[in-house]
Amino acid sequence: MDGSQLPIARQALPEAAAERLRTLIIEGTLAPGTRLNERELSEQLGVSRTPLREAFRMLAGDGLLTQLPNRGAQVVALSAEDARHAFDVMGSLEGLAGELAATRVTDVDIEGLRALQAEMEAAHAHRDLPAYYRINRVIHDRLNAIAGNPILTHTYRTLNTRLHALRFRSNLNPAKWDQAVAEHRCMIAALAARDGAALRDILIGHLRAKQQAVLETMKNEKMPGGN
Amino acid sequence: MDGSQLPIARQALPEAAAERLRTLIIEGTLAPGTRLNERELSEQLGVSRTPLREAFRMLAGDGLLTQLPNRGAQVVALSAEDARHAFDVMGSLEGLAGELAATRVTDVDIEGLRALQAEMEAAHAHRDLPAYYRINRVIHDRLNAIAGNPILTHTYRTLNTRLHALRFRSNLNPAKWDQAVAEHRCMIAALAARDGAALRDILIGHLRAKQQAVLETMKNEKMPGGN
DNA sequence: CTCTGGCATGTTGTATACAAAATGCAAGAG
DNA sequence: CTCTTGCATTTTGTATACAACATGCCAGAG
Repeated sequence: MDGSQLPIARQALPEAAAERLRTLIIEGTLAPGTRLNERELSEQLGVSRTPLREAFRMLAGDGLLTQLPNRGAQVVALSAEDARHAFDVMGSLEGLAGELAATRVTDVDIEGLRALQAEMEAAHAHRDLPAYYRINRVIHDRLNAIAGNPILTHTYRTLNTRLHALRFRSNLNPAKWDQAVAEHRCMIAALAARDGAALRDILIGHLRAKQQAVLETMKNEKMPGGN
Repeated sequence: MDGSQLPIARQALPEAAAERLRTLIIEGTLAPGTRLNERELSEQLGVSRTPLREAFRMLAGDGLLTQLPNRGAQVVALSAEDARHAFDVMGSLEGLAGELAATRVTDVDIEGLRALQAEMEAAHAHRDLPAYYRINRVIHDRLNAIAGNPILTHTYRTLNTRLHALRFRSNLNPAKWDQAVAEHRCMIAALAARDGAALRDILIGHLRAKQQAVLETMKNEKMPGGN
């Protein structure tokens, strides 16, 4: 008897609500700074206030909401400073993931990553940004999986979700894009050579580049007079 | 008019309950694996189930509880594997803290750390383990503060709390203790020299030593027949 | 005209009642 | 004797009612 996969996917309401809200926040439907009215939201989501409040607590723990006593929940508005800090931590975590992965990676893993790299290069060649981001995410998740440290993965994921709320996608200048793809090639080479230190440095540099790109985008979004 | 410091310290019930539970878990009053009965606990804490459940969600987010649908909350029991993983991540984070701190530290900061180091050496000389741990914690917190990255500090604190639930204190063999104190001396030297890379390496080594000590302790706690 | 004080309204915080699910036990069939 | 199946009890999940607090408006005094 192997029913291991099906607890019938039953998901508690608070978790379902949290997931839905997470999506709304990341996609920007709920803009940063928005104050969340419990009664209103609970009606929209079709749940009562009790599970919704539990969802708030979860999202607050993830850093997506802030809760002020007697004044409810509010979608966080990450400042450029916050983004800078988050990227610094992300870099450190990815660096560790790389080091660990280099000690555990199998030839099969590397084959899989090479295939993904090829997909990424194709997306790059076609200037298909959404596909690029999607594959990029898969590769980094894969790296984390190879590292085999669940706590690292969880910490990484949480921070990554927070950064996604910045919605910095859809802005990436060609030079940086080329550079990023090249870095990915180096990553896989370092991994194939089981050179953890090199991989670590590449990943930290990779994150630092992303950080700079995002910070520039954020600066540009604040400055211009347009709408 | 400067009332900036006093919102009269009003703390919501869920937060108060979470803090209390956190303490109970870290101190071991609520042992790992314990299942938490909502009704019972709510009576003991003098709050109703609603804020208690919100507290559960917060602690679950911190990784101190696990929540199973329709089966309530349970104090997490960290395995040796989990502890190893957590220490790996902690090391990476402390390393980053060191690197950042080296670029921002002031002479005044260093003076303060030297004073703490003196206190630590005194505690070490008197074989005062509780004092040693207390000062140790202050020093590491101070380092994080100097690093000036709130996200890093928050991530670090959360992980640290989780590890504290292991209650590995009160076990530390003399040789490792001597070594740890010596490493602290090196830390401050590297910081004074603004040598971020060196400080990083020292901190990662420092954490790795702690990791090994804890893993040994955990192994010994499982093996012996005593009790 | 401006500022202060009080009130009305709306929103969050908490408790409790009710519904649904899980657990343990016991009785009966094999 | 063992295993299954149904029921009673316990526990969690959700909704809702009530209380406490915050916010905005209006009136009246200065």
